[in-house]
Amino acid sequence: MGRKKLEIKRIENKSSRQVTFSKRRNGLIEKARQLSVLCDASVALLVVSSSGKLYSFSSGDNLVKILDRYGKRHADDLKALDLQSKALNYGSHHELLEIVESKLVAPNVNNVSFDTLVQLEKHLETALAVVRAKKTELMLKLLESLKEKEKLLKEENQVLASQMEKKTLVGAEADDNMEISPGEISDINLPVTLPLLN
Amino acid sequence: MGRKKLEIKRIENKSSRQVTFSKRRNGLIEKARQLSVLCDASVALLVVSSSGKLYSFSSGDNLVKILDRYGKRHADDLKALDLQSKALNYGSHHELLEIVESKLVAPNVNNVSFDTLVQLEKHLETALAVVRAKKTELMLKLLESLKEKEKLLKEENQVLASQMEKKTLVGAEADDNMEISPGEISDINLPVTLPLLN
DNA sequence: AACTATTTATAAGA
DNA sequence: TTCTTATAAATAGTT
Repeated sequence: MGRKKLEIKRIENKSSRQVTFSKRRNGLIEKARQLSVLCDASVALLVVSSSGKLYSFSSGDNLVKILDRYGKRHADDLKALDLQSKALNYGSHHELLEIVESKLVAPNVNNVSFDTLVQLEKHLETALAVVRAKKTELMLKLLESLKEKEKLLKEENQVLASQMEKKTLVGAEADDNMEISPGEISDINLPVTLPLLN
Repeated sequence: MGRKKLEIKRIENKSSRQVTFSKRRNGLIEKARQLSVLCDASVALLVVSSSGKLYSFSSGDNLVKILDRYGKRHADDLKALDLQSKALNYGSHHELLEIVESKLVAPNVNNVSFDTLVQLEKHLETALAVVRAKKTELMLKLLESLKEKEKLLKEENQVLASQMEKKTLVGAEADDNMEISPGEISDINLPVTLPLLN
């Protein structure tokens, strides 16, 4: 929406990048405000410029209240965030699993409204779907890498076979370079049993 | 920017509010994406619909990092939030699911081992089973309380009927004690449509 | 900051 | 939800 169509990729010119940032940031915040008003939604928007300056918008008074009002969803995110940033790159999924387990096994399943349960069920189903999709994706990648490995091994075999042939013709001399260490043959870390795809 | 100029105030019609929400939410997320790409900025956007559904966008470095930066500048807010969430002791399940969802839907689903996914899937299935059992339990309780209510109402009707009979025999005198306030008849808070058991 | 030629978003309708 | 289209709004390049 300007004199020319602009490709969506990093603007190289520093000063026009700055100008565009300023314009679009304002536009974005205004749009966020409108959405929250028109549709009675909670919106939180955080923008950090490349120079590190922070701009934010949130419907209601502040981010905290939004997160608070709608079921604490992100209080948890923030808590998790705290953990994560403390133990950077520490398997967040492991962490997640522990949380899941502790919450579910806890004798705390009372005082939950029916609607909450219905919603929870929906969420779990979504989560399951995502997990299964990811699993399938990984399986496919694994299969591909196995095919690739197979191809390489076949080629290696060909080379070996021809070397063997040469050897046989020339005679039985020792040649250390012909040895193949076991680890080279297959180093893909396969699960012991391949779980089924869903 | 449509057929008519729209005033920025809550859209009263529920269905057009829903449609507008859907359109504008998409637009907003796209704008957020563009800003982050064009200007090399970090952007985090959270939208919660009035029905409680969560939508979010975050640029490259995940939400966690952005919030982390935000957190450093708003340490007080975060502290307050933390206190609040500790004080209130939320429904653990809703909380839990939001965590699962945020972790899984986040653009962070890579670097997850296959085994982790398998485990996660198992956990989620267990969680679903627990939730569904709880749902069924609540349904049964609801049915019981409805039966109980029905019984009480029938008894009340009997009393009323006999009172009416007496009145009719004695004559048509005013008697305020005979009135029944609407709220007394049924105060069970039923969902509009009863979700099916699983 | 303003100005506008254009592009983009979207309200209404189907 | 999705598509179409008329119109409102945002904004790229310019001053």
